[in-house]
Amino acid sequence: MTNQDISNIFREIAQILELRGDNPFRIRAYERAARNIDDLAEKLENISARGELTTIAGVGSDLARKIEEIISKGSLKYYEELKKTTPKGIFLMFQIPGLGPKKIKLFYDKLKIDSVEKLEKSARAGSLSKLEGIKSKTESNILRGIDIFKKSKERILINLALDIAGEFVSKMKGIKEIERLELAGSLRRRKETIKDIDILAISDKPSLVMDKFSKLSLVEQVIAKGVSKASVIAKRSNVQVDLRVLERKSFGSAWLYFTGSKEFNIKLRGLAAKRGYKINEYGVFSAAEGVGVEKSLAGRSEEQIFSLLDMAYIPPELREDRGEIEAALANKLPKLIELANIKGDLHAHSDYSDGENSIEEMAQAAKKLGYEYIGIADHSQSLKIAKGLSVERLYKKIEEIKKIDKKISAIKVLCGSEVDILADGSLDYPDKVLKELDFVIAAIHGGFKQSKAQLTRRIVSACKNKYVSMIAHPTGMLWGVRDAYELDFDEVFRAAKAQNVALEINCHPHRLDLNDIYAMRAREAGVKFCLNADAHIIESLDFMELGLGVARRSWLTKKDVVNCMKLEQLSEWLKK
DNA sequence: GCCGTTTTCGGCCCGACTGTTTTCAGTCG
Repeated sequence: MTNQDISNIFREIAQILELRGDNPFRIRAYERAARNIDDLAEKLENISARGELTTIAGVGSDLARKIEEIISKGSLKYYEELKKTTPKGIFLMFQIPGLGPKKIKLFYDKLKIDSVEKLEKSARAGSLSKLEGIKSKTESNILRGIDIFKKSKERILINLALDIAGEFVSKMKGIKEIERLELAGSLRRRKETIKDIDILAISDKPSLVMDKFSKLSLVEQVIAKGVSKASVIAKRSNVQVDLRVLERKSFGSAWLYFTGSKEFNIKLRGLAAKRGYKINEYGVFSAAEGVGVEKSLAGRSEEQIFSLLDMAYIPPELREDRGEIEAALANKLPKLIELANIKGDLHAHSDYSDGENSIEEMAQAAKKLGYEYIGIADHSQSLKIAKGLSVERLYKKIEEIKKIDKKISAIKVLCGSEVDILADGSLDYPDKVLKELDFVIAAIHGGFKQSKAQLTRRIVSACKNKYVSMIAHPTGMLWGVRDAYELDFDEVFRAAKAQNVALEINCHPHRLDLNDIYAMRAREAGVKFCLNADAHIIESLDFMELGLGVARRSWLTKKDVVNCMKLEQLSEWLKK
């Protein structure tokens, strides 16, 4: 039973309870617990073994008992009973936009519809509109929703979302009625994957802006369009784009609200309520005043609202209700790492192995980014598919880098290698070869199917090699290709800290590994990090910014990250 | 079902848009 298996059970329970019209707060409790379980870096089994399940936010004595039952018996009686009342196909119907529990229940009760396919058939046949409260408009909306459901592939990667958002923003810059334009939502919080793109605009002519937005050439389909809010589906990737138009005086409160996360908003609003304030997207109001006489106390900027609530400004990347609100109240937020703190990149490939550009081209590109150093780390000999370097070619590369380093001023070119950790835990080059390199990155590129204990042992033994400076993409997760392999993270973090080995935050959008969940935990364990773009082509050096988002979401400061050190200190650190 | 500077019961964020209505329910974020 993985954590996801358990959170999915809670999600399905929530959906069944919705169908039954159960207490909405009870439903939300299941959803909240499911979400928080997804955010855990540790297996529920381990937390359960220590008897600490109720320390998880949203898990009380009842849900703790249910988790224990799932772990010990492999199933949950309460869930099995509930499931009997609900056909399997119903759960997929929840994913159709515009369709919720009430209509699903109506269609099931009256027409025995228990799958997306049956729903589509009935809508086409016009049999839904024979029901009370349903007319042909709803019927065509359901067909449209099914269409979107079929086309949408869940979440998209952040770099694609940023790209699409950039296209919208640049087109919208041409709308002269817009005074200011900002991104909000999970994109602004820099989540690794994005479900929809939220854009905020200031304008005194909202309807006009709405018209122009919904008619952009980038738009495939308009889902909803009102005076202040519109939702469209973009042609690219069928991703949903929401626009809100606001007055200047409400911009801060709206930006705060639409940036989220949902959990953060709920917590913040609850906190405000206790202090006699009511927060909505239009401002902060005194809760005591009656309707119609409310006067906004803050709302122009986010800073103004945080300050009214006596808390430090919380950077968007932290807004996940993971303790940032409490830290902001105590004025104990970390000073998060910034792009300007990054002094170099230590994981770039060249055409010696599977990169597209020469060492010199990579170095020149890094220099343009203002880096003090660039580490060229090509693959090692075993990784034949990526043209891994034989010992001879590696020696040749070391000599070439020395020449290039002399030739190019204002940037230090370091020679490293991304060395495979072989199936038995040994490294792909002998120590006498590793010794010749400026730095060594150890990485697992095969043998993913080994047991958790074996994989952990491989990484731990790599950490113990005195030439290894860091572990690349520690969990091996590759978007759409493979899940993270199982590791005993406590043991890995202990070894990394003890041997002074940094864990990489690989900034490639398909990896973003470690992710924020694990990096937060590693940081608590005292581990150091290195942010690397893993660029195989000069343009990809820019991926650094994506990993920076992960680092900020993980509460990292520049002190936690080795490539924030200046060259001199870094060289010292690499010598270990 | 959770949770505690309105505490162990009684709250739980809050508003926009749509469709089917003529004041509101459902859905979404």
